[in-house]
Amino acid sequence: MQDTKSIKPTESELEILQVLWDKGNATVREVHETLLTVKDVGYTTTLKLMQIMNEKGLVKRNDSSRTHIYKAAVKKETTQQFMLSKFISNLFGGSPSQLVLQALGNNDVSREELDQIQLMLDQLKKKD
Amino acid sequence: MQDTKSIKPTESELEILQVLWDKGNATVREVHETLLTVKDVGYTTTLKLMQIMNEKGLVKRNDSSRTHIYKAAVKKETTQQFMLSKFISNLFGGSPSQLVLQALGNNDVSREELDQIQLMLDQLKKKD
DNA sequence: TGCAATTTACGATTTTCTTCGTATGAAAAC
DNA sequence: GTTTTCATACGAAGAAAATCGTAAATTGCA
Repeated sequence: MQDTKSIKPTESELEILQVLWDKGNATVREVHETLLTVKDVGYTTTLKLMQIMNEKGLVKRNDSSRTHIYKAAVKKETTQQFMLSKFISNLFGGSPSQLVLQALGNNDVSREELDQIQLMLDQLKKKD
Repeated sequence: MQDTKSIKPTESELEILQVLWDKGNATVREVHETLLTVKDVGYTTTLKLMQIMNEKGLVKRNDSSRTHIYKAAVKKETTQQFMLSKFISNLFGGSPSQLVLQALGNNDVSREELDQIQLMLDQLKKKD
């Protein structure tokens, strides 16, 4: 599970990665069934995408049996971080705090989550 | 400046919107000069993009004089929010707090910014 | 055995995004 | 007045992403 050069996954690829991160291992069929609950797409489309992702190195597959078993080849946290910094520079002029303020201000965050964020904040303040 | 259906701007369109949000009004030439400081692109490419954005309703233009004057037709905050929720569901399984934790944990945030976030956090806790 | 279902491979099409060349006309410079 | 510069319009090519149809192979079962 090493990221070589951090390839930017497309949106469709991200949907597939989400499933794989969640399930660990999965067949094309499984991934496809999961996607169907969210969007309308043909089986071979999912298959093709996963084949391309394999070529790109976004996923790995075990093809020892007829039905291939796929798993993510990039770490969730690494990918999130990678995409996050792109997003911050694309939309928030490179300011992570601006993004945080927006995210907190306009989304539902539970009490538990607020506390969790508070913990993180306390830690950061100490280090300062 | 009303968002009708919130069209998702592409990355290139976002770059142009950034300039327009910053400048308020600008000609194609001005936008293009600004983009040149960041990327290498032809003048007519910028022009074409801005024309397309005009058709899409992302920008408005005043074409009463020969040199058209453009301005953003979508609000910065609205667009940020719109894109942010897409991003959160694409990469953080719909959990804004997960995104916040990642953003705080892996980016440089100054003391002042931390304080600002603390303020926001206090407000949210009160409301709870 | 033989048929139906399942799976992969692969090519082709479609769509979207990006880029740029060229034409045309207006304004400015000479 | 002619030339040069600068602006828009427009079409089209190129690249990237997404979609799907069909063929071929394998498996499982009637």
